[in-house]
Amino acid sequence: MTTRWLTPEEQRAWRAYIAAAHLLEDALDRQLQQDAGMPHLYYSILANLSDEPDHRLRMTDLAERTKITRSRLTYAVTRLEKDGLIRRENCNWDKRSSFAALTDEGMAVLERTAPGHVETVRAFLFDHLTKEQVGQLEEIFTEVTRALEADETRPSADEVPWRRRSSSSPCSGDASE
Amino acid sequence: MTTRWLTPEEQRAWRAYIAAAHLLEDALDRQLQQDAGMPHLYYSILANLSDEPDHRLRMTDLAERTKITRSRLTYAVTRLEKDGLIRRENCNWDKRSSFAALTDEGMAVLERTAPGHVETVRAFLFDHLTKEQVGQLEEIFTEVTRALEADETRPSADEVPWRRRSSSSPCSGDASE
DNA sequence: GGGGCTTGGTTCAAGTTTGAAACAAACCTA
DNA sequence: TAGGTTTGTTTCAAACTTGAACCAAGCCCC
Repeated sequence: MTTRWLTPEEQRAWRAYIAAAHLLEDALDRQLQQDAGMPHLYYSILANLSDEPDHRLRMTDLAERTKITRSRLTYAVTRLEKDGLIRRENCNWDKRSSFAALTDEGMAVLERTAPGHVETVRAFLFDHLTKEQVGQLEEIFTEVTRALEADETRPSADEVPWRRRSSSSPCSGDASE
Repeated sequence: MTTRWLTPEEQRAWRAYIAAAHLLEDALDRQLQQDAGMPHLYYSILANLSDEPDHRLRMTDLAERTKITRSRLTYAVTRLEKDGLIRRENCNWDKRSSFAALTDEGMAVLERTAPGHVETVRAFLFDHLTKEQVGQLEEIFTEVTRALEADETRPSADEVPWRRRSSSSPCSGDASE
């Protein structure tokens, strides 16, 4: 089967995406490192916790939310715990599990730094997009996410079904991830 | 000045983008690590070199193309050199500069692995997009790239103007970055 | 109710990235 | 043309990521 190379249009799109993705992630990391003393991923972890009604999540679920490996998360949580922004808690009904819970200090950091983060996201992304483009962005990447999650070769920690959320909480959605 | 939080639409778009970006980069890394023994970034470096008429580029220019820091590139090139896929060459007219040049072996690796890479990009991205969406993708991220490159806080290695390319070469564009 | 599979989480070593500092060569400019 | 600045690249230590291996605790099922 001969390769279906990218068309010129696809190539342009791909290169533009790759370039922007690198630059954007760098810009976010730089800004958050400055203002919050942590890279974007770590901020996202806090933001995801703040989204929960009780500000806590099992490690596996948190990994699922943030789309990172359990191993990576372990390391990150350890660091954030050292910084006093997160606390680990045991799970009653499953002795294997442990929770990561946002501390008050963690919440405070989030509240203090969320505005700057959102401002950056705006400055580099949304301020340059029309309403339609925002819609396109969502459609495109929601679909891509679906495709990627369906990928069987992906090392996944099968989502836990026994609890569905609805939630929303201070900073949280506001914190923008 | 009060924070302009993201609208619900923007939030959805942002989350979709973040999720897809993580998953996509992971998928590409995994596939290339498998088939080429290197992460996506390293493949991109080779691909960018193969795009040049003479298969070589000054370090700074290569860093500019790939949107990474000089420091990161130094490390990557050192590794690829160890693997025999790249060779460092001196610059005649500027003793400070050094070139990274694709070796025959590097070119061979690229040619061998490009089809699988393109296939992956297709499977997870383009196969799910309409022609219009491909266009939107390019527009959106071209604009975002422009915004990010205009950012003055960015630690940039000012692009060198004294040579403009036109080029295209085997694998190259085909290699898809 | 005891083996065997699965799941949740961590650990370890090797690899990669970061940002600041160091160096050297080129480029002013007085 | 000497001295100061800029530019091209590397180096270093600390931080982070990776993937495989590991350990426990639950689950299954005969």
